[in-house]
Amino acid sequence: MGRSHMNAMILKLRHGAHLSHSDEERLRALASERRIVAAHEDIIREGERPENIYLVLDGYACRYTILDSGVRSIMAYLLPGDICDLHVALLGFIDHSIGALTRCEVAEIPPQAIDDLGADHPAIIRALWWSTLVDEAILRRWLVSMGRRRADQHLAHFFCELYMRMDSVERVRECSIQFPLTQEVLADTIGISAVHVNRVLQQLREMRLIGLYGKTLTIHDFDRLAEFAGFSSHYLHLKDRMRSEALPPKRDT
Amino acid sequence: MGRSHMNAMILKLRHGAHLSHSDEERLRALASERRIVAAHEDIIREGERPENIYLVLDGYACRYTILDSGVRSIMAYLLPGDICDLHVALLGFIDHSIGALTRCEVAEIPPQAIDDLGADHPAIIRALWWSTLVDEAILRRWLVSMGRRRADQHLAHFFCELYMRMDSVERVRECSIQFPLTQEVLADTIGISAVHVNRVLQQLREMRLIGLYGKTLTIHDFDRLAEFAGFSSHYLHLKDRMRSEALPPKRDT
DNA sequence: CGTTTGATTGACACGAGTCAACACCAGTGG
DNA sequence: CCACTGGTGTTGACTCGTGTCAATCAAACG
Repeated sequence: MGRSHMNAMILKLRHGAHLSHSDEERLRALASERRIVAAHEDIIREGERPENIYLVLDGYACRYTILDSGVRSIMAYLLPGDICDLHVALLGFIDHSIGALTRCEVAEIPPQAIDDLGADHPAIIRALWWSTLVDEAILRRWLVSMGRRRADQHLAHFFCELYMRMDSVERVRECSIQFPLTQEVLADTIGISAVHVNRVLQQLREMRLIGLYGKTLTIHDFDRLAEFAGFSSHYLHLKDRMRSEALPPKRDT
Repeated sequence: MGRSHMNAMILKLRHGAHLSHSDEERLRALASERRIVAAHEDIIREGERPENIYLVLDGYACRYTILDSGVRSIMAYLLPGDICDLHVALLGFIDHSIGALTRCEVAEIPPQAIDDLGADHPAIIRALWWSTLVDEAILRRWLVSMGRRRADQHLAHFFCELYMRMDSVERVRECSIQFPLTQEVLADTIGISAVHVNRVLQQLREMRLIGLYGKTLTIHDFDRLAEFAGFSSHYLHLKDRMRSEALPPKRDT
């Protein structure tokens, strides 16, 4: 992972605003202070007041909490290109933890560096706000899925979203994405038990809606999966339609 | 309702920043263009690109969607003092509807008026961002409740949050708030069936955790309810502890 | 190689949905 | 003034999705 990828943040923010060459240069510079976070390690812990803003360049991270009962609840995925808490400064402390689900490469950005962007790079600022709003929209969809979809549809919906988000930062190859997460992690993200995740995954595989073997998730017919899940991508506010590579192969009927 | 209340937005934003007299004057001016929305009417419909920013001054409104299956999912409550979509402009269209659950008094604010605040009233800008971040935190808590709490705890948690938010804009009187909503509305906010809402409400009443008769919700012992729900108010990022009037009467033990 | 972590399976329990009937209003109109 | 109405709240019986527990299997790893 993370070898010759283009800076994912730039790929992502292109969906939110038109970025000039100078904008992109500046973004590249922002992500210069890099660090590796081991899997299962926290990036920010609940109650802290983080000094810096974190940007995920590679790997999977998530927002989560542990309830009194001891169960974990995952509230969001941070994928390559995603930024954590652009403006925690306003709230003083953070009300949940951010942890690395896999080994992650992250960049630390001093808040001042963001403020300094304001004058010369308004497009970047707009793109950053755009991404915040999209995060909120995703949160709302998750809430809907959690409340009103059966486990199988919910999981399918999650896979659709993940696939599209990964596609938007060019992490889809041959209808597949790297997905080195355990079923227990999936359980905590869709709010069901790990055992039931297992059952539902088998069902989705049997229906040929997904392939999930080893550490790679494959979606051969995205439209069918989306249909099953009741997924519509409009809430992601992505600029382009799906990249052709991510689409199922054409049949010459 | 809505007779001699202080402008709820000002009460709310005081939690997010210190507002000068001049700031408050300016806020009062913002809410001058008022309108009544009838119960069950939409304020903004999914897919639209709203011209103005809406501010709820009185009544209950909500964000919601209708799924393909026909069920409604309520994703947020807009209480007096709450603002809808400060920055939809960035996204182009809105991916859910906003509707009045009861008769509402709303103010329409042209986006330009917000931009103009930037120069002279930085505290207002900060307070507005604060409120956006709190909205997001609330969304995350809802997600956790939806995924990991039983219906009874979930409902109790919702009541705790509602009570505190209403208290923060001085809408609590004698441990009670106005709550003229049907059990079906509750069902769509908690993500369960209306029949089950009924059963759970009876249980909560029997445990003397809440009183809900007619159109008023009473919480005599907030701490007990919070304990039952696993509620902690930190995520609301409110400035003060609960107002004394909202607390249960002191016993001289 | 044993040890460990994660995936899979089956039996059973329980929370919550569904459907249908009924009770209880607040309006409404005759 | 009363009968009708439609919306809401309440109840019971039954079904179904998911949770829980425990055993087993498979793969990863030092």
